[in-house]
Amino acid sequence: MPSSSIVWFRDDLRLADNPALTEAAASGGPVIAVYVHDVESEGMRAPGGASLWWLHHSLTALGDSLRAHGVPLLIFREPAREAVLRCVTETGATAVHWNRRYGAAEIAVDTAVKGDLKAAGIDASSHNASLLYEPWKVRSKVGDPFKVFSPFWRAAMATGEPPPPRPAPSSIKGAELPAVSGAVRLEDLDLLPTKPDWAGGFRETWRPGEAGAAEALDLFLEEGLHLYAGNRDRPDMPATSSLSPRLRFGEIGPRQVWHAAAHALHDGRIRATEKDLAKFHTELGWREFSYHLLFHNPDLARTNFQRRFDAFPWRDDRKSLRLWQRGLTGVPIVDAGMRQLWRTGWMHNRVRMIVASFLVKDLLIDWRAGEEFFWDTLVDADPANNAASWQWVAGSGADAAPYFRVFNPITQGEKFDPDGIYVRRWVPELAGLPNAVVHRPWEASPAVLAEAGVRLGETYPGPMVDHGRARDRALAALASLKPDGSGSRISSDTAD
DNA sequence: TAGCTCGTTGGACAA
DNA sequence: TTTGTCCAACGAGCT
Repeated sequence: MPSSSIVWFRDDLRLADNPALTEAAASGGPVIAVYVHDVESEGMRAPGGASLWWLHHSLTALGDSLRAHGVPLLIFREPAREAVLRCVTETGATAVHWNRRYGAAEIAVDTAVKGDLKAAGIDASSHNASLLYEPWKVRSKVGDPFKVFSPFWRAAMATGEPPPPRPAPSSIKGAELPAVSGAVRLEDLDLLPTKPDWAGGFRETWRPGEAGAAEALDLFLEEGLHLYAGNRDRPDMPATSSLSPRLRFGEIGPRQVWHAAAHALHDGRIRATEKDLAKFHTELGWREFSYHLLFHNPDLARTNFQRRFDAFPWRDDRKSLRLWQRGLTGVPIVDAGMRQLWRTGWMHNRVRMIVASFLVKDLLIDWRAGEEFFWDTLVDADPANNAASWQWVAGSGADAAPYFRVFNPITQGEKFDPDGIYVRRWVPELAGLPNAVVHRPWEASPAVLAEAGVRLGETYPGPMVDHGRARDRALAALASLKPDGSGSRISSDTAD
């Protein structure tokens, strides 16, 4: 009888299109599933509270799916290197499979584990489950990593269409396991909030797990994709996929999403157009680009991609940061977004740009403070997307917006939430205002305010900054930076 | 090589 | 109310 293989699950909490699992199952021997909650290894960034909530439920779902095959999910809470090695020793497994991660600390751990396993004569093999294109394979003509999205994506696509997903293994053999020392119960990881339990809005909004992800994808393809090209910027419409947390935890993979969307359109099952599909595929491309940037710039979440931003005159203003975090800035679209985030662990992409621009350009608060808050509060907090997107908004990133692009939160609100539906939903104290002033209540007449039951400064705050003046201040601050010198990228400057 | 084009997501202002 | 133009300068990437 073939000996058993370990599948080390990480950001790939699914059975379908999971190459590590497929390979292990194909060996014919029993499969042992392992998850290690490792926040101790050198450089590892602890997940935020919202992510931990999601992780708990996604692991529950994964454990249930595996158990249906007779495969237990062993859980550990310690440095991964120790847990994986002990698992191999105590179970007598002869192979370990996993799917790759792309952060520097994660790569270091995986490399160390692979070295340990090889030294012990154990097969160790890594696979790609979470990206369409490996970051090191996409290069410019002179061999450099790309810094601009469009040529990156052209070059990636020129290597061919993303490979098709593979189905879940039809059978996975379970193993009679001895107790493995150090294994803990999921509850012992303490991933859920208790004092207080702030996750009520999360439970109303989400169903984590592979089945929930498949359901969300189907729903989006049937009801959302046809809106995508035209309305993906509208936070008041169901025009986006909300697959981000599912992709973050690998409950579904980008290959599955890519091909499911293409098939749904080409089978004629849905009423979307090629334009919708292309736009949606391009967004998957942005996810790829973020990982490309992270892989080649490991410190993306901490260090300005353009080092000239190191001299930016950020304001240290805890009080303003707090108002922004709580959704009490007095700017309706900003407050709506921040409250949606707080309540559900998610925010519409367009609104993320608006609130981020407000923090960085209107309040002149360091983008890293925003990145950290998002890291803690987003269920889709992702080491690549979060960091790359904050740097993009701040202007310090790759392919960043020109400095004079400062989002005007009032006109953005009026353009993308024209009927105030989104604002009224998340900022109910403004619900009675007419459309003409719902995005700028400080311009409403006393009579209109009274009619709506709004008392500025009492039931809802006045705007904490005047956007016009804030914009001028931001442009002046940006103008104070010296033009970019050479060697501005993170990776070329951090080899200290 | 040197030159050329382009750069996800905008805003203000003039006509 | 809508549309066109300009807003810096420069680096990326290609030819």
